[in-house]
Amino acid sequence: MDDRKLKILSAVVDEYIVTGEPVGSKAIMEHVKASSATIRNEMAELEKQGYLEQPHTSAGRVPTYKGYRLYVDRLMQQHPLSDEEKRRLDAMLPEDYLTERDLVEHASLALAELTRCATVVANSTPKFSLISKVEVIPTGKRMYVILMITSNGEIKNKVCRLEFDLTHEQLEFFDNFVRENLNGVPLSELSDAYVEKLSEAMGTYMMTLSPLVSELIKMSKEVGEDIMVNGKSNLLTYKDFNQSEIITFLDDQSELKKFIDQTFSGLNIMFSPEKDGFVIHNSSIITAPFSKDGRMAGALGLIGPMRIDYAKFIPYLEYFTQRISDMISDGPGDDADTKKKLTERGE
Amino acid sequence: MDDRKLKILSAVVDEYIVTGEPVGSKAIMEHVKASSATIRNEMAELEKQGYLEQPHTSAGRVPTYKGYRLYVDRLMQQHPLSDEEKRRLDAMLPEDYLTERDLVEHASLALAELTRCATVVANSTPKFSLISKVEVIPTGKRMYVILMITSNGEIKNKVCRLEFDLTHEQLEFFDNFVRENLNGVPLSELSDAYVEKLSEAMGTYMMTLSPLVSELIKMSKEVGEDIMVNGKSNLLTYKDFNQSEIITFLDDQSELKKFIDQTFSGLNIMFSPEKDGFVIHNSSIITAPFSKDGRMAGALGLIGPMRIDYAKFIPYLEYFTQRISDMISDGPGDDADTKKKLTERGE
DNA sequence: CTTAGCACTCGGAGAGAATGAGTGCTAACA
DNA sequence: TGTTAGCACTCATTCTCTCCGAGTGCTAAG
Repeated sequence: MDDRKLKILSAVVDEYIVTGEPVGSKAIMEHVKASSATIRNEMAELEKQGYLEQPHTSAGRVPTYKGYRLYVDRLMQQHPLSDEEKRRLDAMLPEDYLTERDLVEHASLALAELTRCATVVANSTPKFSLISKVEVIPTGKRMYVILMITSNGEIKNKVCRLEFDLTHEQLEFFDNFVRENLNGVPLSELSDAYVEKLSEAMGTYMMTLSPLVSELIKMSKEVGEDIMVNGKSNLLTYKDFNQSEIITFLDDQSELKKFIDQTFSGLNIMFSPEKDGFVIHNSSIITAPFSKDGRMAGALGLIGPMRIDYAKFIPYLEYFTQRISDMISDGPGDDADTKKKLTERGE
Repeated sequence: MDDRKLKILSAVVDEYIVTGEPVGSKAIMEHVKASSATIRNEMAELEKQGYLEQPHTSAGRVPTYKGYRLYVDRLMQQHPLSDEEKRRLDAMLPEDYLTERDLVEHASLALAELTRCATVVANSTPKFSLISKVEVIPTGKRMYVILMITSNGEIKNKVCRLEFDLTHEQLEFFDNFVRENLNGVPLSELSDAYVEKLSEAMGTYMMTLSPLVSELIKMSKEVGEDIMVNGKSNLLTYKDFNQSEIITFLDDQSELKKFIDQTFSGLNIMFSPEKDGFVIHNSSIITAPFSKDGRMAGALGLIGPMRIDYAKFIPYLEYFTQRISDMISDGPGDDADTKKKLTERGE
């Protein structure tokens, strides 16, 4: 592939991102030193190769999916953030935060604000944290609340109804049981085998208390699974794609999850048709992971029209994930606590 | 106001609701026994009186806000639900539910599904319930989770950071303090005066523990304040109004709250321009209250284009609020518990 | 290989003209 | 006096036609 051809493709994408109109050969002349005729020839070839397409004969060219792919993978020039820009972005994140959930939500909101797109953020940190407290609290006739707090401050509760009321003794047993067998255990360790062991340890109480345990297991699986979506209304102004299609997509947690899961290896840019099931034409989704103490902890993502300012927005996205990683790693807050718990557990 | 004139107005609204097009005199002939000329004369008068308007000279008539108002207040014939319809609606509600929150959310979802509109639901029951448990749980360096459970099973938690770490003794004092002074107290009773009294009772612990108390008060004020919105995406298919305007409105809890608050006297139908601040043209919001044991407990609402099938949807809405009232009142679950707490408190 | 030149294509904007739904008004009728 | 048939009029919508120009592909010369 010719160097000039690449330059032309790049110029077409850049121009199209700005104007949203098919790009003609004359417009390219400003970017590439060649006559319009030469450019036309090159463009014709790019079209033959599948990087560009014409909406109709007498129109300019528009990048295809393949064109965008090449652009984002090899051509795009991300301009590194200036110090001022970094300061501006920093100012959009909270200096101080109570929970990681707050922090990532703020970042997601800030990114949505900056890009006028929708953003998603998944924080799976709680999954890797420890159970720091489990409590069962009776709230009514056979009604109980199970409360679970993890070492990083995530709190989850679930209401459940049992077949029988629990006696004071049973509750007390469960309390002790939890303290001895679950406190300090990483959520990720709650495998089926582990649960099996737990059941045995419960002895005669198993019959009555196992519903509680199974609810607890369910909860531990749900922790850190939810994905927050922000800035959905930003998408309503774009005409590039079917709005109700994309809003429906963003409302579907499970569908979102599939996409977020794919990003866990680094920056990921996906275009609508590249993956079956994701049928939102002319839209793209960009995700970047963040980590906690070197371990993958979640991902922040950006969803908008395919004609999006990649060169500008990707640095934003990456800067935010970078900052999140810095802030949640090795910080003074939760983390010290986590370490404490870890040593405590090494009995 | 002539009887025939009312019939004509009614027919115009009915027809417009179905077609969405300006209604002409011929179309009305099918509903009212009179010639098109007579109807035209009447319509001209209705227009003069402000009940109808013409988009342009040679078009039919469209109801004005005033016209809709008269229609919903006096003309509309709500067809009472048949037994089958009732069964169908019942099937959309859960037979059994764990929390009131679940129940009302289900109702809201069902209504959104039925009407293809957005729905809102506010459940203020927790406000009138009792504090059944408050707990402070340390989760990290100076980090604490305050947990509050109310007698009807609502759970709320808040993370907060204090200036100092609390000693074991301080925590224990707070625990006892809460058990003695707050358990069993109705949330609504947490007035400023009551808080004053509490502060005094804390004696020397006041300095260190008052941040916890003030957080607790804040939480108690927030309980039952949030409004759930469902079916937003249903609104995307309507062209009658500015979509991003309405979505933005629905995203604004405080704005919503203002509207819900107005409904607390019975069925309420509002059209966009009747209230300043609510600037979504061509939309209407219908709300109906539900109650628990005879006391106002919340409201369910429907938001859609002004051209909405009132005669059909209002019975749905009212049936749901009726059912909710029945289900949450005097039920076997939480309520027995509430009563128990009430007697317990009568020390 | 590059470029200037030219004929060609085709979507979009704009101007009438035709259509037809619906009106207001008038005059006749019950 | 209220109702109705009839008719001229209005005006948004739809279509057809033309024109415009941005942009192309091709060709021939540099």
